[in-house]
Amino acid sequence: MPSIRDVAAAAGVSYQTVSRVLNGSPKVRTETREQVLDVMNRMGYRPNRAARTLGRGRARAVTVVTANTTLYGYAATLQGIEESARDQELAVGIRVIDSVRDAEVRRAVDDVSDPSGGGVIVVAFDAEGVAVLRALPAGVPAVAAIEPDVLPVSRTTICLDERLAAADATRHLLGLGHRTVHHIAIPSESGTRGREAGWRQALAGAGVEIPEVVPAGWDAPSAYAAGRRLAGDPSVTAILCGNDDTALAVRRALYDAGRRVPEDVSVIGFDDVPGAAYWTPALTTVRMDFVALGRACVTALVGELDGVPVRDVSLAAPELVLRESTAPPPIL
Amino acid sequence: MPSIRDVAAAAGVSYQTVSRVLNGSPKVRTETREQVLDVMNRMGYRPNRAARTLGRGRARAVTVVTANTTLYGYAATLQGIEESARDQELAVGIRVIDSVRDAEVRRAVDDVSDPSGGGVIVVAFDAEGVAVLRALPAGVPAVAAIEPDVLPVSRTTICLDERLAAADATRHLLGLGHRTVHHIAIPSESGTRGREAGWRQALAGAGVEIPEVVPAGWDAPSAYAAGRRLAGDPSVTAILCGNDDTALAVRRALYDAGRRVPEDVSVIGFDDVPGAAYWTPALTTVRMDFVALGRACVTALVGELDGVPVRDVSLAAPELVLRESTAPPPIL
DNA sequence: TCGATGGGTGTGACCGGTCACACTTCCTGC
DNA sequence: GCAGGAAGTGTGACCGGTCACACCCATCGA
Repeated sequence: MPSIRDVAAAAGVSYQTVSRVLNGSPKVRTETREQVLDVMNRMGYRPNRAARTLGRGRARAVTVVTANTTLYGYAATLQGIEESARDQELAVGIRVIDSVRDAEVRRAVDDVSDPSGGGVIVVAFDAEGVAVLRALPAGVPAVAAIEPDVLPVSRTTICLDERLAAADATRHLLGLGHRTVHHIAIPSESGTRGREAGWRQALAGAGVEIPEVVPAGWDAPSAYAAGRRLAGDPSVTAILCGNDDTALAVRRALYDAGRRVPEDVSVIGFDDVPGAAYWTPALTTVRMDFVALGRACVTALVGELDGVPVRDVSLAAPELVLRESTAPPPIL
Repeated sequence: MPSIRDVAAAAGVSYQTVSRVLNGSPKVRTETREQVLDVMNRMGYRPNRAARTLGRGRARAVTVVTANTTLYGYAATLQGIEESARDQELAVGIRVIDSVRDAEVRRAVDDVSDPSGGGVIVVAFDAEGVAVLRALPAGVPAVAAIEPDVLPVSRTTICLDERLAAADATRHLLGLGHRTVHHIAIPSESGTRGREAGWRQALAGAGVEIPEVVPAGWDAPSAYAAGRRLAGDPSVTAILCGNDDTALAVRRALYDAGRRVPEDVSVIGFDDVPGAAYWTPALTTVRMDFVALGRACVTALVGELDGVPVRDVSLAAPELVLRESTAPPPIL
């Protein structure tokens, strides 16, 4: 593998000049530049990123720490990060952390706090992410995508504030005539995830009974089980689901219990996954712009790396999207 | 930031001894090792990955080149790669290539063919991936996840052979009494993607008319449009969809056209996305183990890097999963 | 007693870039 | 005529590890 020294020798210039060409420095005569570029091509020269990073002291890179890469919210956030990082010519790495066990968290933190490793974006939608965020040494440049209301950390954090939308969704159901709204929750760091907080607040504001939250996991079977539980109670006529995947399984559970959506029971989801508009019935849900969240994280991180911390990144608030899965409750 | 030299000085040993401790060399007295480890902790020492990579000449890392990170097949493959890479202590990077334009392909290839960059896994389910695979210099260690039947490249390639399952699915519909089976295709490199090939072959084998393939994109609207087109033709009673996302939109299109699934039209998908079992009706589909595919890619790549090329990675064949979206055609 | 063996440790060069700085040449202005 | 600057280029040290090798000292068998 040829190095800049080899290229320099072959082109009859110094290695520093080759380095300048590599970095697009304006202080190289056009003629010289072309000469060097030509030799590079001929020799099949490829710059060595590790050497460049070592010399510079910092990599142009971002590592994403996340508990998951396939669930919609995580995947879409990652997509936003990747797109934005690519625009800024940052390399992107991924480190999945799928346990809150201390040893696992420590290993993830070690992997990621490389002094030459660029910046870190922690997707802290869950306990794993928050644990990593807490354990990350102060010297590591990092920003975090979090849920609203997570205990403050001394870092730049960005969130999609879904509380208002959750409250809107709840009020929408109440406005349709439902006596109350039930909630099936997905796993969360804070007991009072933003979604749940908005729901609770809207019910309280309407002076309506607040039913017990039904917990579910990320998996369809647990969401289905939660749905069956509520489906068995004839007084339940409206369900706010923790996310769209949950809503899918819940809708099936209702179907299996002989309850129609939306005629007998109204269902609202969260996220607006691609395809939610094509369900039968099309799903009323809260649109979350995770891609924008991801992009904002990169913007903030770049600020962090350049020593110009970007506080207060404002993101458009998530909005309720009305479709077909909600209706007035059945007349008794 | 302390370096091994600083640690060595503080511990009263040579930097080489520190390096040995770092690499778990057995040729260090236990006492010395603990002493060094202790100093490292106290000083907050963090190894510099770039320096290590430069010294060694190669990184313990894998970069995934893919056209997408959120669509199910891609995301699940990525998940498999990540899990396996983590097991093997390889860092994982991502480079998305979302255009077949020559300049874009070249940039992706440049980004990825770092002489110190470890290995590359190309997810070549589509034209973008295949273009990168073709443009990758021979010196870069790489393996590819591909569709069956893609023109051979001189590299290790791994695929999920879906042709048999596609043929099974088609024959299943024929066996139910359908006169023929229509196919809505997703974007593909080869005009005859594995799925389409299996379908075509089964129809030919049964001596049945082979309808024209209806093309669709990755997006729901285009799949919906394709579905509407077929829904308008009363002679179509069975549709094999390019993937489950397509099937979702097609099912909706049929619904909007007043055609029931499966009573009027049978629908089969591809992939078995999480949740397909919870649709109403639950989707009959072909289960694709993309996670295993991803893991196999890492195994093969590690072989490649160690100079022990792993040929012939065998993966369990995808299987048809019967659920509720297929039935005999309506009696005319 | 000596040489061979091997565990434990240190030295110098090197990986392939970058940085800071020095140098040359040519142009400009007084 | 010469100071002063700018454009273009080269030199040496350095980033933080690794590698190959030399070295020391204890133990052991002949």
